Amino acid sequence: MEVRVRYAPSPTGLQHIGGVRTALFNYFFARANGGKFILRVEDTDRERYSDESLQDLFDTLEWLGITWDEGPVVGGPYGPYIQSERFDIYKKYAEQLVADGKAYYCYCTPERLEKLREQQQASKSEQQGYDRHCRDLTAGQRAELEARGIKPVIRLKVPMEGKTTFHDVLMGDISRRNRDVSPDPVLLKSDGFPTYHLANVIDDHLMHITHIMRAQEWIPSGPLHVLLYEAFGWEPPVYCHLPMVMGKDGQKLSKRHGSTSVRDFRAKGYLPEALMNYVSLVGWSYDGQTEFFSKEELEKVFSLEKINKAPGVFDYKKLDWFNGQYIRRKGDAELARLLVPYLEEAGLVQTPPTAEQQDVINRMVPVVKERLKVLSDVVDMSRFLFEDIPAPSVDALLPKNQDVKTTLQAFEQGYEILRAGLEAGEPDERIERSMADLSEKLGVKVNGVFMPVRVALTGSTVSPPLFDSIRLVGLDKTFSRIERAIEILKDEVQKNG
RNA sequence: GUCUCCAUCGUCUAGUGGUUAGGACAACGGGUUUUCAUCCCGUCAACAGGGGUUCGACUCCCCUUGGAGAUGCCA
Repeated sequence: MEVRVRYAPSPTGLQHIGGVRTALFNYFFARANGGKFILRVEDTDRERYSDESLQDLFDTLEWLGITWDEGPVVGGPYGPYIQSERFDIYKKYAEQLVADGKAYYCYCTPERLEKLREQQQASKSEQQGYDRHCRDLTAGQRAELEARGIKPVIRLKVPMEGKTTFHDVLMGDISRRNRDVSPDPVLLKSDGFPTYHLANVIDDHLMHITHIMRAQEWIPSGPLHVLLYEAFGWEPPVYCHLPMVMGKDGQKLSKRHGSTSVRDFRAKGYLPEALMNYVSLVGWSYDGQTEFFSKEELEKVFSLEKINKAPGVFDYKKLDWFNGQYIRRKGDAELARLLVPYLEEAGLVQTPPTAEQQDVINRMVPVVKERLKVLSDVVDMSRFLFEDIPAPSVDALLPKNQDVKTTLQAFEQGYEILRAGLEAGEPDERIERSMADLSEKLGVKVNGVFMPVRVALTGSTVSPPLFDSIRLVGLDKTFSRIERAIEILKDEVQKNG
């Protein structure tokens, strides 16, 4: 039998790490088994729905390079794949359940339910949830409530006795006494919209889904869904509940842990291949040894057996490491292309860059490449190449444990050597060597000569290699920045006699 | 409260009765380097606790503890 799996997000927010991990696992499983990957939009919550979320779903999957065999846009034999376009189907099936005596109309108001919930929570009674108030209404009672214009919901008649068991590929058999299953959950809301449980079960059946891979937070709903399949007389699919993705504190990953939406990661300059690689490794492993997987490899190698049962903490640091690794594997030309938007957005270059700016970008790529964790790091790293830097302070120019006078002396003499060397076109190593010799002669650390130059040129003690930076900035600007800094030190010396 | 699930270094994990419990990230130390980073080398670091089963348990069973999730006319 052909494997058919689906990712069924609800467009009520930006796609986040947990959701994408579920999408990825489904997608890889389908590909690894020569099956179909289906995308279904579960937009049954009118309150929280947003167009932006739907667009974000498409953008995210496209960015990751995840394509679907059936679903919105591409269509397929069991469409439509957007639940809001299938409402008549859910209504029909829900009413059929009522006709079969498997479900019933409930006229309880939200206010009553609210009060009920409060009471139960306050009293900490064992039975939480709906009290099945309308389960056995007589025809007469129903007619009266109907006459009052109350729009009913349809609730499932969950058996009071017995237990329901379902099999999970990872977890094994999971069973629950029926009296512990959510008491008579709503299937069809009073506005005629289906709830998740109803729409999900009906669509999975109608779309011939063979395996349900979803997060473990759905385990408690498992028996309920099986009960629904039974009520319809359908065969449930194979279940595989994926371990959840947690934050550092062990709670479900959420915004307070940091970025969670793929859009955020993308904006900061994480590469899709890095994010995909890392995310695939939380809750799944290949051999505990191999860590780098391309999308194509994952499509071949992914298997259910290697999925972990325990929840996993999302490690931002390891993601950073992966991203750095992938950045370093990029060709210079491609990396340059990826970096440009960040420079444009920061206003360091024009949009698009001028020929001159593009030339600087191309030449700086090899230099910044091994220093980037995320693409947006390039902005602060290369600012001094595109903008004039503020005049450095005296303190900034002083190397550690080196006074102003000594520094000025080293700086001036170092500059002379540097300038002469550069203008004569001497190789960098030779100039470097001469400056190092100077430090020895003056009895200061090598740093004592180089650091003032670096700070004068880049405005920071941390920068790309000095000579690369000089070439990138250009000799004229380099000299004027250094001379300005020398003046600052001179003034300081004069002030203090 | 009730129900369900889970449990190997700080983190992600390998391990399916006999291993010096392996790898990666992080941390720390060292080397390369004029800074930072990269790269290389090394160090620290785990089977939650208690009972069984067994010649032998990280591996199987039970209990405890801890954690998580669910308990909605949200998904």
